[in-house]
Amino acid sequence: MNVRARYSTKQQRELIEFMQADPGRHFTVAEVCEYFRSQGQSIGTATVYRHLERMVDEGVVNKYIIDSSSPACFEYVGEEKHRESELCFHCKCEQCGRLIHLHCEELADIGEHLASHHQFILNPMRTVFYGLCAECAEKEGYRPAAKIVP
Amino acid sequence: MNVRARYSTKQQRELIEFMQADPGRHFTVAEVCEYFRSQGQSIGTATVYRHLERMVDEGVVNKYIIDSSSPACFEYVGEEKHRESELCFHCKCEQCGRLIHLHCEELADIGEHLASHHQFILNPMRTVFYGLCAECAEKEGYRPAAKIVP
DNA sequence: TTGCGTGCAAAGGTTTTGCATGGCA
DNA sequence: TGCCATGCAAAACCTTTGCACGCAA
Repeated sequence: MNVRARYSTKQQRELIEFMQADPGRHFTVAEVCEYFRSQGQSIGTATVYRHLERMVDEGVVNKYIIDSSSPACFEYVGEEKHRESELCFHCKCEQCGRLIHLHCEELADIGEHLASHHQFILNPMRTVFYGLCAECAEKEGYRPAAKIVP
Repeated sequence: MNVRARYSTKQQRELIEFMQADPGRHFTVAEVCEYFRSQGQSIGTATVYRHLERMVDEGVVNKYIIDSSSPACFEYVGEEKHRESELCFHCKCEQCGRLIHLHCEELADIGEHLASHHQFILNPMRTVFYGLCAECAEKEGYRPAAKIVP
């Protein structure tokens, strides 16, 4: 697979436009196709997969796999040289299935801690924190060991 | 889905026996079925999926997803009451598949941080850190941003 | 004109579901 | 006997691949 696209095509430009329109958004391949359709346009599933795969290799796009039997989730992060956004961590609620995106300095420290103390190179894109979101925790009457700081 | 099995069945007992025979082993659903077949026995794929799903919910089994388009990986971790009280975190190497168990105070703080700052109740049993183990990181010539402290 | 990009359709996997049957209590 | 568990087959998905055609350079 080529590292860069050789040709600049309509589909490629519009896919990038779609991703840049709302940076930080998460989307699936199906959602991209759906969006194109809603715009009266159209793009092939395979084309989207091929573009995203290449961009993941380039590091321009992040790919998140939350669980088997649900589609992969992508996020445009831009060219390295222009990048300002930190990595995004994910929390998945085991109860309602909701996915929460976190940009958090303190969580980023985990990676450093794992590297320095446990010789483990964390891949934050594959790592998902499982647990209960605020709503479900409340519904379940969960009493956290740690105090909630508002 | 029921939290516990109501009936004790032959398949269930033998599945647990299979998992307990070599604790810490990782296996896929296909491998379970394959093993049963090699023993002159047999178990349905759906049955294995149903049992494992329930046990993952119970926290008796961990489920690992390395990437989309390859089967999920399971690990028997045993009943909570028989488990050593100390919390254990899991790191899964994406390269060699190795699973590392970590007992670490600092990591335990993550749960508190998520609760107090993000209103998210972490389930450490279910949560897995993905990345590269020391050997694979070295083989890949990976240069960590953070310095490795021996 | 050359050859990459596109998109359809089909293939290849994994996981889930429906339903009749079997087995536990 | 009542009901859950099982297993087959089919369905439902997600993702990849083959191939003919279209389009950028």
